[in-house]
Amino acid sequence: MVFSKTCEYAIRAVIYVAQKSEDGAKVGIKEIAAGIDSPVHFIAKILQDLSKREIVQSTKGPNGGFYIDKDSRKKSLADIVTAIDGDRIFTGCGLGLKNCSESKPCPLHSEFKIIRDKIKLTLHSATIGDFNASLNAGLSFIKER
Amino acid sequence: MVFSKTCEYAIRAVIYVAQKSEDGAKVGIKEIAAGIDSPVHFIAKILQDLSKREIVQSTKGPNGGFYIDKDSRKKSLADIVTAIDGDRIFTGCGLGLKNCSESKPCPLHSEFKIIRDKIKLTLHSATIGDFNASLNAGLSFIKER
DNA sequence: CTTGTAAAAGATAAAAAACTCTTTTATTTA
DNA sequence: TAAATAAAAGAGTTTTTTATCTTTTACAAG
Ligand code: FES
Ligand code: FES
Repeated sequence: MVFSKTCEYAIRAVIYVAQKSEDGAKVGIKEIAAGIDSPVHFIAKILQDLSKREIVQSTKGPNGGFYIDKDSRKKSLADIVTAIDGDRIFTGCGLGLKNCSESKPCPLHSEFKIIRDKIKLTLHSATIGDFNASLNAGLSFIKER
Repeated sequence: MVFSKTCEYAIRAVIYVAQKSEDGAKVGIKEIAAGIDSPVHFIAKILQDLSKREIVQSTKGPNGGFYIDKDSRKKSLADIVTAIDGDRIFTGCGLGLKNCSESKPCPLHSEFKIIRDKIKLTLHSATIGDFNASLNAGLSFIKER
């Protein structure tokens, strides 16, 4: 839960590309799919989308591939989530009411707001480039095997 | 996100029935659907399921309907969520890795664990019967209009 | 300027989730 | 015990999400 499958792949792919293109290299779609353990064509679609939204960059043809430029590295994980899943996770009601509000709160509102705000903070604080070191050092992973 | 639509309906329905059957009354499926603003047949299916799992009780025939007995009122919202969505929200990886673990954590693991634990605590602490007073007093709501 | 490469775009398919409809079973009451 | 009522059960449809396949476009190098 929390994120759609599409969004989970998206975050993992972006983090992967950020790490692999840190030195300016470009990363091919097959390598990305293998690197994050996702369906090739599916992650291709997702990256196409993120490319249009300028969260990742790409070039076609020989030596082409995906990469992430200096500016995009500063973007937050929240930008990825918003691009893929919209802002429901940041603003929506935990019990599915159409409008979350203080004036007509659901029974879980006050508790849920704390959770939602923590998610918001976490995703807004973390930038795309933040994970390279930890991945390089083998302290965290974005695929199973 | 966080919960499936089915689960959102389930929680709202259970809270609604708990409130309406506090005095021992039984609540019909149409009233429930109207009370939480959900599709009648859909919530019927959900309650059937929760009934088999003994989270709600029901009787057929005239004067029949759904209600929640004293024991079930003590159950937690986590019991509802587990029954409908399983335990992924409590144990799964935020980035969709098949196994969330300390030994092979995803880059968001430590942050995500805080969020997950807060969700866990919130849902385990709140019992089904906890919201009657607030609903009765008009301080919280489980439908929009 | 042709050939090979790699992403973009578009179309399609499979699976899961959300929702609906019909029939059956249990229960009450007249 | 027959009729009415209301949930249970089962089957079916629609929509959304996830995933795949094919064709086109862009680019680089020989
Ligand atoms: S109204 Fe439900 S979370 Fe705010
Ligand atoms: S491994 Fe991702 S949350 Fe634990």
